[in-house]
Amino acid sequence: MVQKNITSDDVAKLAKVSQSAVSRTFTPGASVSDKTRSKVLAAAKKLSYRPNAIARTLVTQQSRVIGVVVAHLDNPLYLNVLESLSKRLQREGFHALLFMTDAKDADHILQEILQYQVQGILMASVTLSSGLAEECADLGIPVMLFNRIVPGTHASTVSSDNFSGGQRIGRFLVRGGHERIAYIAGQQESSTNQDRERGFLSALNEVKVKCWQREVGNYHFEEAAEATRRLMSASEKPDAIFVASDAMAISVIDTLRNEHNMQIPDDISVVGYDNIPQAAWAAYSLTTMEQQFTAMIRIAVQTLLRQIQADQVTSESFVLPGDLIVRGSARIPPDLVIENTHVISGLDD
Amino acid sequence: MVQKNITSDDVAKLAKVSQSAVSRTFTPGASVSDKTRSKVLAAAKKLSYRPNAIARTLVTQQSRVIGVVVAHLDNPLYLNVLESLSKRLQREGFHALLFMTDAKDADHILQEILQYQVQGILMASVTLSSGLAEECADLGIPVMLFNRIVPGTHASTVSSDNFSGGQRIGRFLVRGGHERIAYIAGQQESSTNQDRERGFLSALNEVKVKCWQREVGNYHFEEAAEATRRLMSASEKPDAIFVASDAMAISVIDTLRNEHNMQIPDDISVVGYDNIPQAAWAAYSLTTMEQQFTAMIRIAVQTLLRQIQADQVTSESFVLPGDLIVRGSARIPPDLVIENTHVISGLDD
DNA sequence: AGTTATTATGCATGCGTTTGCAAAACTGCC
DNA sequence: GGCAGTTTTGCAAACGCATGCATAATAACT
Repeated sequence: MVQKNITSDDVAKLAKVSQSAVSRTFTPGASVSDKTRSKVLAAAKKLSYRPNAIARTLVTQQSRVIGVVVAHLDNPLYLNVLESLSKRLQREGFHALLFMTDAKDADHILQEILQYQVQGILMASVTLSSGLAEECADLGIPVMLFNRIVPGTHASTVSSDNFSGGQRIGRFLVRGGHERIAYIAGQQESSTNQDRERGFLSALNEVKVKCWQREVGNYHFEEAAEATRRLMSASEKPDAIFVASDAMAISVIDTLRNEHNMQIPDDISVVGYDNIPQAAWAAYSLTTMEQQFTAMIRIAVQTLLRQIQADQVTSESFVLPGDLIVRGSARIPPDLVIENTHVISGLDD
Repeated sequence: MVQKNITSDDVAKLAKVSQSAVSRTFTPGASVSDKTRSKVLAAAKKLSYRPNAIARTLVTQQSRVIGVVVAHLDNPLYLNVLESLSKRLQREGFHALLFMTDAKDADHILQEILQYQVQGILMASVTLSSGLAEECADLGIPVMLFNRIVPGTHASTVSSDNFSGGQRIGRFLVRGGHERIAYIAGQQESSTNQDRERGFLSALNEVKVKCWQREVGNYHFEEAAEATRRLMSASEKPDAIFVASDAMAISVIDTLRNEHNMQIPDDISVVGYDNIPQAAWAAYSLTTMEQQFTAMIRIAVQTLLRQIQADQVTSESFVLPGDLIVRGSARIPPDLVIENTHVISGLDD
């Protein structure tokens, strides 16, 4: 019933050439005459032969596979990240072996990945132990951390400038004349949250303002709603909320409107982070900090492939700026336009 | 600089046993004495040895890899699909090799996939030529089409009951007392759109009503907004719109509110399809048909693995019903509660 | 035609495993 | 201690391909 795998030997036999000739026809840049090449191609077509990438990997030591580890708690944009990543890799003849995880047990998963002889690893919103990072480096396998910064690791990183982002949002709210600015945090341990928060607080500190209140939403829709309720149960309510992600910010807006009957931005300003597509939806019109995910992916892939090509892994770090996207969910400072700020901007590809 | 790959031979030498002994230690169910096993494990640990899955695949002919092809035009839920898929596969010791594509050139991509000796293929929102489907069947590689139905193919399929879904929405709108019901289509060629539309029209036909107007949005946010504008430029405007996906429906609602100053559902009802998380957001509160994606993934994975295990590929088809999720974006018929309908329901995992 | 330079071909080895087979090492029992 | 039965072990042959090396075929020039 199931046909035997057809190998280069079968093709060779049919084309009346050696197995090496078949191999060479399918190896770009190898030395084959046009005559034998066409004989081989004809035979291959007749048998619908496909080179076995596994066997090839075994001898060339080049799997052309990149291990990708994603922790989905974070961000709907990761579908775009995966898409962009996968397409870029394909364009260069590489492929993505996908692993999803939620916990920080990335180390365990990495063991599995390494068995597949991947030539590089990209981890999105996941951290790995420095021990394993070092081991990968020893194996000559470059590791790229996407959107996470781990100090003192052997791995490379690419991330947004979350500190500046938080800072700009802080200044934006201060200039907007807000006096009681609250913060709803994402995952506390994540470097993204920590950097955004530090930047935000530093901006408030510039004018000697303290953060009015602080709650934690863990980058989670429902927890953000609860955090909002806690904020609004105080006797004196905030007049602005900086929310560490757009997804949470939308939940915050819903809660403010429906449970506390607030007008946005008249009664209270809300600012998010990420610039997910939904932030542009008219019902929310969310002011937010953009993250240049497509650029980040481009850099991540380029860096990985360059290190693979050069056969030497080094630790490189990239921090990309983003634009402040000013929409309607927060009061706009009268003196805007000073910074290079995009007012209403779409997503590029 | 870069250390040589350590092989089972290295471990064998260090443990003073044969290479086969090492192999057997890492092969569950093989015959090894406790004594040698522990010697091997100790040596393996010291060298931080990891079996080479590529070499293993070559001899066992079991890559434990599933090729996954996704066309992202469709649906933000696909991140959940990927997550659920990847986790389920991991649980069974399989892994996903990911390919993203937008066009219908899936055939080309499949050629690449097949080179990697995948043991199964899952295609989401992508169709493949029946020729290739047959070839895969000949190779003993089961193919699962997710959310696409292709008549007369060798592949298996799992999809929502899009016909019934469209039908129920049609009936819901009719009973709601609407008289001018319009339709905004998704991708015209996709089976999902065709089935939903057929079901919808059949429901209208039950009461001898014709579809008031029809536009095409191609499952695309911006195109849906334009389709809405065209609908609203008519002299007599619809009093209800069935939109073939939630993402489009949200765009429709935005456009109706902001550009045509309409109240929803007082002036016009809007119904979507999919039940994406955003449909529950209070600003939209979208009435929609749920798709049981997690159940669909469960079935898809089970079916693939079962066929792989049994080493025989057959064509199986699954059609899953969904619930009508009644929220606030459409007028609710007075005589509801008759069908087994969930009023406001969350997403399960 | 003869000689050299170039290109094409085939042979044979190795990549790191698994696994059938036969020999070796144990085990239990008289 | 000897013998049959069982378990463990090592040997060696695949798996399907790439590739260095030696040889054969062709091309380029006298």
